[in-house]
Amino acid sequence: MTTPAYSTATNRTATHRAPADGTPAYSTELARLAALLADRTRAAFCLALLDGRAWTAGELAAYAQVAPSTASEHLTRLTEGGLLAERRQGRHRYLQLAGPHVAELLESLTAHLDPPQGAPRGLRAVSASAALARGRTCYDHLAGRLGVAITDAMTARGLVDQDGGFALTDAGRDWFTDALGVEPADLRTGRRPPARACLDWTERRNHLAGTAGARLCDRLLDRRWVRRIGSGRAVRLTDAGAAALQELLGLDGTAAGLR
Amino acid sequence: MTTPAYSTATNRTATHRAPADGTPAYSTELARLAALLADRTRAAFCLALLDGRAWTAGELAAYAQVAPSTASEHLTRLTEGGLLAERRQGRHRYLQLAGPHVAELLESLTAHLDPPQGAPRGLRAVSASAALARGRTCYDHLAGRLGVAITDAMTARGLVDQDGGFALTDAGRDWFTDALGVEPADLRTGRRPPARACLDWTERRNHLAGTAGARLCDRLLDRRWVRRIGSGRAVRLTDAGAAALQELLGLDGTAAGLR
DNA sequence: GCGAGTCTTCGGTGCGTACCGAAGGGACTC
DNA sequence: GAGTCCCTTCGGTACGCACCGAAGACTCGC
Repeated sequence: MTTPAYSTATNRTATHRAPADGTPAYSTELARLAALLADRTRAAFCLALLDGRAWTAGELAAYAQVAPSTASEHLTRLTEGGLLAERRQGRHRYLQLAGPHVAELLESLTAHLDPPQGAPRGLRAVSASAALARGRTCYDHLAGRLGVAITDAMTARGLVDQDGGFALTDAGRDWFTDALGVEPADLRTGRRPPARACLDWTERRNHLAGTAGARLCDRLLDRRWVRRIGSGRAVRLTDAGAAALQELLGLDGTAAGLR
Repeated sequence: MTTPAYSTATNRTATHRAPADGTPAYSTELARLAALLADRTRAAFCLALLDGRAWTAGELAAYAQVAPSTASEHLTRLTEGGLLAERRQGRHRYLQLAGPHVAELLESLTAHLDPPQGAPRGLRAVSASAALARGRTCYDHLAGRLGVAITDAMTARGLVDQDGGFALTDAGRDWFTDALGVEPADLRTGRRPPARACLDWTERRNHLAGTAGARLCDRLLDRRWVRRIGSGRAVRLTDAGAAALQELLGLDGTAAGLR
């Protein structure tokens, strides 16, 4: 009698299905994590929240064009799944990514997607898209042509090493202190690496992420060298910022198509 | 009249649902990608294939304990989704991960999973699990205590920089040439980085991945310093390997719990 | 207080899909 | 050529879940 393993009653229960070598217990967990993102609406929420800010439930519902009740259920699921963090304030429910690790997770997933297939339609869409391609925030660091150009300039000056992997050099650490006033201790927060490569959606090249990327973005916004455009994630380089980047990194913002 | 956007006929079609700023067109793609892994059986297939070898459809079906017909459908879906590559040979269908980028994707997902909750039961399971924790392959490089110990030793000797991110140093490149006979040109293949951090499942610490990690694994297997245990992904350090690592990296295999 | 605004809970509908067995198509062996 | 093996295709079932509207809980402003 050759009863296949999958047809016996015991083997069909959840606990007995996976092989016993320990490793594959993960498959259920992996599937559960992936399932959180395996819905267009939930995926849209997460991508929207990749701008690093907190959105209300209603804003997200409108963004993804679903009923508030539907959004509410999805948001509960994402929060319980550990991807989002919520803050109840008055009658609003503010949501944001649960942390840098979630941003990294989303980045590594989106990095493996095909480039955008359908070009945006309509004037508003085109100009919004162009602004995002020029410069934007990606969770807590800079992306788009701006982010990539800064990273390239830092690499050319030996502040970032992209030859052997992706790391901030000793000179890079000094530069953060001297040029931006960021103490070395501020670059080592917990287990998050100082420098990490983040593949840019639009440029398809690496830009600087990690604590150094976050501190860089902070400082540039603080000093008004970069400003947010409206309320979105798009940013633009200011006149003062162009002059500063020219001096600190030898970066010609106009030539690099950042203005 | 305040008809909500989501209730109009046009807005419910796929093409009009996403906002028009260009970015959120990705949400559909992200959801599609995530859906490939959002099933326990498909997730188990992918995790099994993380050993880097090619499995037959039947082997995978038995591993995940589903009917061959069910496995066949899942494998077709994973292949069409770009995660797996197949090779038909005679009456067999061999499957493996479509490339290092898929291995990276799986790593970054599994890195965000909770540590294993249920300890493995039974003698066979425990010893298999212990062997995997001691040393194993992770796609094309070494993992487990062995992988982490080698990476730590390389870091202590200044061959790998984990301070500013994760990169192979100049000294590290020389070491690959002198100690292993790997030419620098062999460390730069296409767009894959020479060194990349891969978070170890069992150790929860980084080990060396990327082309350097792959070459290292190749050489150690070639020179019989490391051998596969049976047909699985577990590996063990040989006597010759322990001596070699002692000499080349000052690594005491016995003290590090590798033997 | 009362109404407006935000979010949640609940019931109900419909679609997608994971699963199996049975049957069929190639490929290998003897 | 017959039998065996591996895989695929197809039909059918059952379950999960994404979605909505309506009703309720809670906060805020007047």
